[in-house]
Amino acid sequence: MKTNELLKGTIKTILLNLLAEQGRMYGYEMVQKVRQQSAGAFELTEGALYPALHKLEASGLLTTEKVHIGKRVRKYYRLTPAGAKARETKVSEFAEFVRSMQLLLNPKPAAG
Amino acid sequence: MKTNELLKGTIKTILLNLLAEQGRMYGYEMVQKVRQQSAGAFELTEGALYPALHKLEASGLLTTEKVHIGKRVRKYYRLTPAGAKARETKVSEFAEFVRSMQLLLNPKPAAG
DNA sequence: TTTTATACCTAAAAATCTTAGGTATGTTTG
DNA sequence: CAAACATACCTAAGATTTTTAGGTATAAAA
Repeated sequence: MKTNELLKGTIKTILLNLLAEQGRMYGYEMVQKVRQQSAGAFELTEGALYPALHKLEASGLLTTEKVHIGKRVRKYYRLTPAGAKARETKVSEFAEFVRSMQLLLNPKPAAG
Repeated sequence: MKTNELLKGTIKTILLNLLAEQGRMYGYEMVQKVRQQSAGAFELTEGALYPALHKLEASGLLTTEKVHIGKRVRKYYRLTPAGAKARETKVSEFAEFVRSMQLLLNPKPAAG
């Protein structure tokens, strides 16, 4: 990812969510989709992307399917049922995280 | 920090912001304040806290002042002018990050 | 034909955090 | 009073994640 260090720990959330929306995607496509949907704010680097995808697959959250396009091979990823569940968890965790951060950054003064 | 990996990269933002609110604080106090203000969601660990404070000090964003309490020494931290500026930057970066994440997690369908 | 785009990948290095300590004083509790 | 807990600082090894910087190969565009 690019721009700032805040993105650490959010890649998997982003990927799981993207796959929940799109059904199936391949890595190169994800790079472009993330750039586009974040209005250019986030730039997935391949060095972060592929290891993350491989870990998600190894954890049983994604399955893959290879598709030949001429002589090239595309590797499509898709959520497993466990992956769909993990996505929900991750997204709520992120929402919870944002709520807590907002408490910290804009604390309510004590009553009285 | 505790609970999830989303906090990576936010510690400095939190610390700078805390000091902007409180004027001056010492490390141990920050641990408790973060726990309290996040309603228990975030637990600053000392192994993350002290190195972060030292880096902020080394970068000229914080100054320190030692205060003797009986035989113990407390090390108070305070923002420098550069630190106050860095806080503003960090907080807007965080807001921007959240906006971009929301675009990604809840994309608007294309017009038409 | 050279460059750019598509499409996959890895490995070394940097950065950050967790875990697991260490040191020492002060206070509470059995 | 002794043991436990709280206050208060700190570091270092290990784990994890990401950046940087490549490598390989096909297809399209300039």
